[in-house]
Amino acid sequence: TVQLEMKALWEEFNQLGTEMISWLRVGATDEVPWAAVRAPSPPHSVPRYAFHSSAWLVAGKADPTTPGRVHFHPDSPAKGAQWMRQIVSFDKLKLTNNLLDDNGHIILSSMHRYQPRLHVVFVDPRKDSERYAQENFKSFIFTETQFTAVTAYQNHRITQLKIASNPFAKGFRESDPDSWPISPRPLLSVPTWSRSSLRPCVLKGSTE
Amino acid sequence: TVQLEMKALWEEFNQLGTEMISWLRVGATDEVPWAAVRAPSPPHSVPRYAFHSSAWLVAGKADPTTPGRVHFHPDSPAKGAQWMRQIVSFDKLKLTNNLLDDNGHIILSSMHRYQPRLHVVFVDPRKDSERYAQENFKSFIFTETQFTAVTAYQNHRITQLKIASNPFAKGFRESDPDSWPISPRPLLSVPTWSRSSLRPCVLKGSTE
DNA sequence: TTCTTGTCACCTAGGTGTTAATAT
DNA sequence: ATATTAACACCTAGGTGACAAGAA
Repeated sequence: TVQLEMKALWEEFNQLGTEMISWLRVGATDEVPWAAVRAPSPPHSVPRYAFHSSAWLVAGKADPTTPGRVHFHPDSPAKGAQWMRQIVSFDKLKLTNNLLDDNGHIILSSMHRYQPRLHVVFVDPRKDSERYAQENFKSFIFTETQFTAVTAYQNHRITQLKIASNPFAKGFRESDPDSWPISPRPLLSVPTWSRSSLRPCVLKGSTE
Repeated sequence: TVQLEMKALWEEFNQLGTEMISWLRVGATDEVPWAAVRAPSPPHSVPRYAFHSSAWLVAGKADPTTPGRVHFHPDSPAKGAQWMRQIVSFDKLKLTNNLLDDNGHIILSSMHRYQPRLHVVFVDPRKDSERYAQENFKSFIFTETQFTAVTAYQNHRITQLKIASNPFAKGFRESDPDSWPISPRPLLSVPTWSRSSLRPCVLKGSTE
């Protein structure tokens, strides 16, 4: 079945002799084939870090870890051809340091170091799929994506690189609008962080 | 396989001791199950309209029609459960009166009347699926969504209703910001046109 | 002292009708 | 005359770091 959203407003326009495009809720049932998931580091205990004299050092050990949440890409489940059609952006993934977070954000501890991981999971149609759970996914790790979670930048050079490379921080650039101090120009002609809701090194608390 | 987007920038950040979230292109192959499609009126010849003394009248007949394009919802193909998860918005659908349009927009003729149609198409896995093409879709029509394509509003009351009901036109409202002249308040607490790229009665030419 | 939170001005990105200029 | 285009101010929506105030 299909329902028309904002039916009353549609009719109000229609009475005057016009119209536009609608929101619909369409229905059917079926199985799921593929899912893309992104997770933070495994829920092991991890050391605490501190920034001193321009360097990050281990400042403690084995702090209790935060809840091990994962982020499901909003397009999942979808089949392989769908994922291939365009770049898969995780710009809806958000971080928080609020242990009681209620928005499904990934919970991290400030001043701790993390390694993002990507899992591509095969949604097994078999009834006893749990038995094969070990072979039904493939993981990817890019070590250059490691990061330390903070509530405010510790390293001023990170701040400067962020300002230089993120279009949303253009208001803090000092030089000519057509030249950047650090990153070469071509990097910014591609959408970089413009679609990211994350502040790379900065945790945001819940708004509640 | 998986590739990391913006690898150079990642490494530049990483050298300073930090990181963030990435864009990825993930690969796999599979079949397609369901698709949602939206189309304008059928490519028959249609009459021309004119607005005179507050009414639309037929002002000609059987103009040659425009190319009969259809708009595939960007989430398609997807299975039923996926479509059910949230309202299916066609806010990426755009109209144009440019017969040479190269952006895949729906081509319409100004001063002509149209009936939007929604088709839910079953992607048949059988090899001889063309034989069953007649039974592999279901169409939906909401007559209250009919509209006349124009390049500028003809009916001033349409303009006023648009201003009153579309949050993006809030700058043209005259009364208190907390009261609207025509539509009752509750209508606007829901996202209405805020996600639509269409000017309900106005065609946009290509930017080329 | 060190870390965290909330507010702010400044951006990107793009959806509105208005208006003046142009085309038909 | 009428229809179309392009530039504009004004919005929504939300991603930035700066900064001041607060918390641990």
